[in-house]
Amino acid sequence: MEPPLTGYSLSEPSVSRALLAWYDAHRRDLPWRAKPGEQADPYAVWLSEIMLQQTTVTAVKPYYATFLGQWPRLEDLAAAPLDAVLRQWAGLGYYSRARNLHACAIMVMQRHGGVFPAEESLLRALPGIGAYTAAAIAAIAHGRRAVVVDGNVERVISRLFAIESPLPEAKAVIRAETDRLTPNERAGDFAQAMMDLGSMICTPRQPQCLLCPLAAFCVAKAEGRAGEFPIKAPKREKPIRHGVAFFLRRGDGAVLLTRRPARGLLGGMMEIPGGAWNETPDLEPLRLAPVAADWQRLEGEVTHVFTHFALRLSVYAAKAPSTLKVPDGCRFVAEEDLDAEALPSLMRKAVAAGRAFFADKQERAGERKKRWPNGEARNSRSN
DNA sequence: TAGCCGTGGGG
DNA sequence: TCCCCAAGGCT
Repeated sequence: MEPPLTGYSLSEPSVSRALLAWYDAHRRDLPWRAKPGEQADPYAVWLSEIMLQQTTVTAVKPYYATFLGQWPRLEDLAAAPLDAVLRQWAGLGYYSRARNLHACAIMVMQRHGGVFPAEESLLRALPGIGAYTAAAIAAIAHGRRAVVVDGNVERVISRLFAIESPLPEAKAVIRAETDRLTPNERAGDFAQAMMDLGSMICTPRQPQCLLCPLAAFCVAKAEGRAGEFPIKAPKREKPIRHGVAFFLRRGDGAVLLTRRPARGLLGGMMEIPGGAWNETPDLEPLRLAPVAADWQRLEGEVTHVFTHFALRLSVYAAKAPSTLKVPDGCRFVAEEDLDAEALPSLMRKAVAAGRAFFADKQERAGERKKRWPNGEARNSRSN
């Protein structure tokens, strides 16, 4: 392989200097980010870092604003009921983050007097804070020198050095190279600069090498192969699972909900009752119904794609019998309160399908009354 | 260590 | 439509 045409040694501080100069001119203005010269708020940094785990800035912004508005300080969040946190988190995904966020807030209050520690090892011991987040908080919120490696850094470094080994195997090498490049001063800005670069210039597809402050140092760019990195191990294919869910609606519009088990998939979140999700559709789905009722199968299926499988959810709807005894662990939620519940996106789709079914039914009944006042039968809709 | 754990946007 | 991806952590 030819040597890179850089003329620089990557162990020199040239890289960090070039990057920080670029950052000072082009840094993103983000709600949780301190203005130049200001001190970052550890609570804001922590909250944003948890939300940003595997989640885009665009998706995080409204949630961050809501959380900070409702719980302006750590002690407010620690004092909140877990369900209130789950409700506000609903839709953002990876719900263990919300559970750990709440547990972490309580733990920082108890163990650290409400102040986030600056030591990585202490941060690392808190729920939801792993190697990346601990380093990020230490560097960004406390000004410590820490080696911050996230997905952006992995991409930038793997291109800078044209690392041919695939992820995740290459993680150790990438960390070592990041360590060598991380400056003793402004380590937090260096980390954020790497992330801004990865987000704005050194993007996964179509990297903008012509605008890159590190182009002169980049081996992959010199080889015209920037877009090929990072090399990744092949991923497994995604299986399909099938499930059933039951939308039970009371006359006043209230809907029967229950809470999922505290851990695991969608842990602690609300759902309409249903059965397990299996690799084959259930042959007798009605035996899974929470109550006996006149269940009608909705047309089509609610589909949802999770990280490691795709779900096809068959939804049944029924009007709650007047004599109904509410099943254990379930409760009716008023129609106007559904939006505020801790319903994950999948369940919001299922609820929307159920509500549409009843709205459509009501509309059909109205049409019949208007156009066929005698109660004459009408052909069923055929969409 | 590798599988589990969401969601929505973009190419 | 489909596939890829995003400031990872936990077990």
